[in-house]
Amino acid sequence: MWSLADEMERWLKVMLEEAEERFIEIRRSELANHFSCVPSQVTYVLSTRFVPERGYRVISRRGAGGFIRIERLSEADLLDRLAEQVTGIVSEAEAVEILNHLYQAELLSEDASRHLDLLVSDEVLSLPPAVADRVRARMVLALLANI
Amino acid sequence: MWSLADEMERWLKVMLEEAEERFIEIRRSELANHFSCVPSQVTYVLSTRFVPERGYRVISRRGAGGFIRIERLSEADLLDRLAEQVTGIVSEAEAVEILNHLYQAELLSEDASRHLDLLVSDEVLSLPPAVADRVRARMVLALLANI
DNA sequence: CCTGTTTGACTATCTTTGACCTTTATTAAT
DNA sequence: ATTAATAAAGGTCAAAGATAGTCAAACAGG
Repeated sequence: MWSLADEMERWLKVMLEEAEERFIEIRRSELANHFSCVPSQVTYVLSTRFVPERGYRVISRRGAGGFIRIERLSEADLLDRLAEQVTGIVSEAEAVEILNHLYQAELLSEDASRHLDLLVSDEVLSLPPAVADRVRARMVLALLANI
Repeated sequence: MWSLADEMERWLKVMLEEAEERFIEIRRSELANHFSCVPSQVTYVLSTRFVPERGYRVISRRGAGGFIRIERLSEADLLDRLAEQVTGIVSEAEAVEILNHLYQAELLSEDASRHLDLLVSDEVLSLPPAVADRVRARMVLALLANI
């Protein structure tokens, strides 16, 4: 039921969990070999799953002795980055984007983010636009502080 | 006389009953094959029978490793009873009480209920009391419909 | 005749693969 | 010591493959 990409993602996340550091270093070709796939498959997994939106950063070096380092961003980093986006007013679209980031980064459960999506919607708030945007800003900031 | 769509609906519901989780995952083409019909027939059944109004949610993914997940939503009785309590206005205290009920009934995670508590608070909403009460009523009703 | 069902051609999305490219370290030649 | 070749990584991109979605026409039961 799961794709190779999914399995590789899970494997890498387990490695990260077990690592003492907040990062792991791999060899692209070795990993590809371990999963019996082409090396570019590793690149694909990294570029779709281990992106900043999901709370990861990847750096690499080519050439002999090359490597790929996958780093899990700290919760504080993520929250800070998101909080910076929040000004005094937040549109529904912005709020949804922030909630989605929190979900992708596993700082919110799927259920929670689905419920929160709803509560920040224009439809549920049913307030004059300018008011809604300010209420949403308070909601999002309160949430970020509450995680 | 039972249509193919009816049979497929019954079959899926049995699968859901028997599943340990609250959801099942299928392959559209496999199911179509099992019922000797075209894949889009599955889509038809899902979009007519497994909709939120009937207590189901469907999510899917395309591509290799693609799947369709059919999830049964929570029992509606408690939600209905709670929804009856909700009039056009809901105080902060009432909202918190309802959220607590949902948490006790395990229909909300601890995280979710904590976040929601915050977002329905007078402090975060910062609206004139009468307005806040009406906004909260919409929030709570939307939430009850979303669980 | 109406309504809901069934089908299939076409579309959208996600994954897998492979040929070709770039960067870095090491070794060989002068 | 410098430079040139070679080897050893990782990167890019587009094509092929694998699913699922859409929509409208044909069909069937009441």
